Amino acid sequence: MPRWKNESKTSDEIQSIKRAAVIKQAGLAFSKRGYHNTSLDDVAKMLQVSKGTLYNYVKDKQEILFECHEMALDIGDRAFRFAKDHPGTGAEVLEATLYKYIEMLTGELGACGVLMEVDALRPEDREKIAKRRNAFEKSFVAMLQEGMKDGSMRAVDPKLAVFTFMGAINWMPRWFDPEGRLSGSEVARQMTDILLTGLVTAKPPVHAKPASRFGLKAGAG
Amino acid sequence: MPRWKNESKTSDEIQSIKRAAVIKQAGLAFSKRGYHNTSLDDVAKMLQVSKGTLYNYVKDKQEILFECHEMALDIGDRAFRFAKDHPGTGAEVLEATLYKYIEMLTGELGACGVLMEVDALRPEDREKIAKRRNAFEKSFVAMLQEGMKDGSMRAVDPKLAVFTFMGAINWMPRWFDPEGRLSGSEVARQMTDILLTGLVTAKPPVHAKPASRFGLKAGAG
Amino acid sequence: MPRWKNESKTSDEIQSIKRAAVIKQAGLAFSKRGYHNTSLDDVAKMLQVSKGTLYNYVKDKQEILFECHEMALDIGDRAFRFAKDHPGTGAEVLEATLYKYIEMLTGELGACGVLMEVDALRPEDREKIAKRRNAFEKSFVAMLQEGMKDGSMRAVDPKLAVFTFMGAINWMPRWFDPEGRLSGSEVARQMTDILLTGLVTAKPPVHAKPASRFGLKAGAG
Amino acid sequence: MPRWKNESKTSDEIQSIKRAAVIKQAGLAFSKRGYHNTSLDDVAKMLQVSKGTLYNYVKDKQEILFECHEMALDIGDRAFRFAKDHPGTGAEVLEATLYKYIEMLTGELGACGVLMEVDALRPEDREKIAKRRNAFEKSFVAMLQEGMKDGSMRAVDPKLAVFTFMGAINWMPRWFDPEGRLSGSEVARQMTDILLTGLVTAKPPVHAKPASRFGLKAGAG
DNA sequence: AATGAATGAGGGTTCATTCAT
DNA sequence: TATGAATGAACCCTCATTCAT
Repeated sequence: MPRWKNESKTSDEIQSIKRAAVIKQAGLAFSKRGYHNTSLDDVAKMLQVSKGTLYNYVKDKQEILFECHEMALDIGDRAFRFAKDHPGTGAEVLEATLYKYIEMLTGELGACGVLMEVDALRPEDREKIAKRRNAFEKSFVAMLQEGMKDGSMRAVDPKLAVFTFMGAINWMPRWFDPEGRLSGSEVARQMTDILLTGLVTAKPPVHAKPASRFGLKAGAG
Repeated sequence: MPRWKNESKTSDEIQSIKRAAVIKQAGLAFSKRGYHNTSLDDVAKMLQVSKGTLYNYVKDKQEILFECHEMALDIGDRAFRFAKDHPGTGAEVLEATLYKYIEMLTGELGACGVLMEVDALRPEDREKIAKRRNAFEKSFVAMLQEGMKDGSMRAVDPKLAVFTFMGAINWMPRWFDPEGRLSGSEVARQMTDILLTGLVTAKPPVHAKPASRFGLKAGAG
Repeated sequence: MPRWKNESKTSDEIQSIKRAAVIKQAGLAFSKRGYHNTSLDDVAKMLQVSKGTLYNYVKDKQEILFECHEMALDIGDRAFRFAKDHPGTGAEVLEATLYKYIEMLTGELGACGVLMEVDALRPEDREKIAKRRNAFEKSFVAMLQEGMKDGSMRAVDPKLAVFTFMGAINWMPRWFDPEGRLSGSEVARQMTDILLTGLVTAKPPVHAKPASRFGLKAGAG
Repeated sequence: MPRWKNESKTSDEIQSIKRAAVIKQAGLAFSKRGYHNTSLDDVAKMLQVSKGTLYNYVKDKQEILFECHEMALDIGDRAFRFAKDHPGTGAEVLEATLYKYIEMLTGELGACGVLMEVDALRPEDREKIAKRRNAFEKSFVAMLQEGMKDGSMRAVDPKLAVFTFMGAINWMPRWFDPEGRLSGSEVARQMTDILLTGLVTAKPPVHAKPASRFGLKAGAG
C-alpha cells in the first residue's frame, strides 16, 4: 500500500492529487540532483510507492519533466499576473514580478519548479516549452524596456539582463535550502535587490563616489 | 583517418593537443546540452573520429567531466590572479575579477568551461572539485566583504550575492553564442555592469568616464 | 515470461531461489567453458530469461563469480566439518575429507562449484577468496602433516601434494558429466583412491624395489 | 626499436625466432594469468615491442593460443618418444613419461606450455587440438592398461586416472615458480611419486586393511 | 490501483585488429 | 619491419517501460 496522503475525495480528484504529487516530488529531485541523476525508482521510493505505480499517473518520465516545466512557467505566469495587479513604473513592476516569482519558486509549491533540463524533453514538448519560455523572457524584456522608456530604469541590453536574471534564478535550486538561514521571502527580497538596484535610476544608489575604473557607471549599460 | 587539425608537432605534443581537443569539444557539448544528453558517440562524431579513439586520450567519460571542471576552475584562478595584479578598492577588484572571468569563459578556451553537473563525477573527483569550487566562491565572498569594509560596496548578504553571480554565469553556456550579436568581452562588460552596479556605492552613476584599462568603455554597453 | 522453475513459496524465498539459480547456472557455465567465455547473455539464455533480468538477482558478473567461489569454498568447509565428525588417523581423516569434498562437488549443488578464475574478481573479493582458499589448503596440509606424524602417511612435500590434489579436483568440471558412466560418488571414491593410496603407509611402499631410473624413490617425496 | 634478442641469422630464421618468442611469451602469460586476462598489449609490453608488431609474426590472438596448445602437445609427444626409448614394465614406462612430461613443462621451454583454455580456439583449431589431446590422453590410458596387463599396476579406471593426472599437471602453472623452493625436476619427481605410487603394485597395496568407511578399497578403482 | 518481475534499448568500455607512415 | 593511432565489434550494465497478478 502506498503512502499517499489520503483524503476523502472523488476518485478523479484523488487521481489528479496523486499525479500532482508525483510531478512535484520528481521535480524537486530533478531540480536538486538533475533529471538524469534521478531515476524513477528514486522518485518512487520518496513517495513510498513502487515504480510501476507511477505509471498510473503519468505517461512517462519525459511527461513528468514536461509538467515540471509547465509548472515552473505557470508560476512565472502567476508572477506576471500579480505584477499586472500592482501597476507602477516599469521598475516597480519588474521588481514586483521578480520578487513574486522568486518567492513562489522557493515556496512549497515551487521549490521544485525550476529546471534547466530542456534537451531531454520530447521534441514536440521542447518546442512548446521553448515557446512559453521565450514568451516569458520576452515579457521580462518588455518590462525592462518599459522601465527604460518611462525613465525608471537605465539603459542596458535587455536580453542580456534577462538572461542574467534567469541564470541567477535557475541556479537557486542547487543552493536554496527551505530549512536554511534565509527564508524564501528574504532570498526573494535580497536577490531582487541585488539584481535590480543597479538598474533602477530613481535611487542614486549611494553617495557620490567616483565611478570605478572600469567605466561601470549607472546608465552606461 | 580522423580529422584532427594536423599540425607538425612532436608526437607528445600532438597527443596532448588531441586530448585537449577531446576535452574541449566534450565540454562544449556538455555545457550546451548537458553531460547526460551527450553520448561519447556524439563527441566522437563532432571530432569526426570513432568512439573508441577517444579512449586513446582519456580514461573515461567521467575523466572528461572532471577535466572540464578543472579547466573552468583554472579559468577562475586566472581571473583571481589577474585581479591580484590590479589592486584597488574591494569593488574594483571584484569588478576586475568578474569581468575577466566572464570574458575568459566566453573566449575560445573557456566557452566550454562552465558546468553544472557535479553528481556524475567520481566521488573522489567530486570532492576535489567541491573543494576548489568552495574556495573559489569564498574568494568572491571575501572580495565582497573587503568591499563592504572599505566602503566601496554596500552591505548585502555576500553568500547570496555570490550565488547570484554564479548562477548568472553558469547559465551563460546555454545562451551565449560566440558568433552572436555580442562578443564575449561585451557580454563580460555588461554582465559585470548589471551584477555589480547595484552593489557599488558611490556611483554618481553616469557622466562620461574614460575607458577602463580593460577596454571597457563607459556608455558602450 | 521467464521459465524459472515455479514453486509456491513466499516472494522472498522465490527471490533467493532465483538468485541461487542464476549463480548455479552461471557457475556451471563458468566452470565448463570459463568465466570470460561465458557472457551474461549466455547465462540468461540458459535460464530462458533476458539479460536484464539477471540484474534483479545479482549486482554484476563479478558478484556471480564471487558467489561461485564462496559456494565452492563452503562445500570445502562442509567437507572439513564432516571429517571432524569422523575422527581417525590422519590418513583416514584426509581420506574422508577428500572423498566428501569431491562427492559434493559432483553433486547437484556443487557441479558448478570449482573455479579457477581468480583474476577477474574484484580486488577486495579476490583477497577474501584468496584468504579462504589459503586456509582451505592449509587445512589439507595440516591433515597431511598429522598423518605423517601419526605414521599413517609417508613423508611427502605436503604443499606439493595439496597442489596436486587441488589440480586434479579443479580439472573435474571439464570432464565430469553427471549423466556419464561414473556417478559422482564413484568418481569421488576412485579419485580419492588414486590420490591417496600412494601416500598411505600400511603399504610398505616399496620393498627393495630399486629406485626408479629417475631418482624417484618410493618414500622419498 | 624492439628488443628482440638479436642474432645474426637469415631473415627467415629471424622471423621464426621472433614468432616463437611471441608465442612463448604469450603462452607464459596465458598459463599464469589466463588467456582472457592477458591482452596483446601485455604481451607486447613484455617483449618491449609495440602491439602492432606482433601481427608481423602471428595472424591473430587465437593463432597464438593454438600454437601454445600445439607446443604443449609437442612436449607431450616428446615425453612419449622419450618413454619409447626407455622400455620397461607398463608402470616404468608411465613413470618415465609422466616424469619427463612434467619436467619439460617446468623447463624453460615449457613453463608456458600448459593451457586450459580450449573454448577460445577457433572451431577448426579446437577440433585439431581436441584430437591431439585425445590421442595424448589415450596414449596415457594405453600405458596404464599395459601396466595393468603386465601386472605392474593395479586396476583402476584408466580414464579417470588420466584425468586426475592431467588436472594435477594443468594446475601447475598457477603455482609453480621456477625461482621457487623446488626445481622443476624435483617437482616432476615428487608429483610422479604422488600420482603413481598408489597405482604401482609391487606394493601389495592393500593387506587386509579394512575398507574405509567410504567404501574406498584399495584396488577397487 | 499497486506491485514486482521482466524486458530491451542505449550507452560506456575494452581490446583485437587494421592501416598509414 | 615497427609503430601508434584508429576502428568497431562485443559485452557489461542501467533504467525507463511494460505486464501479469
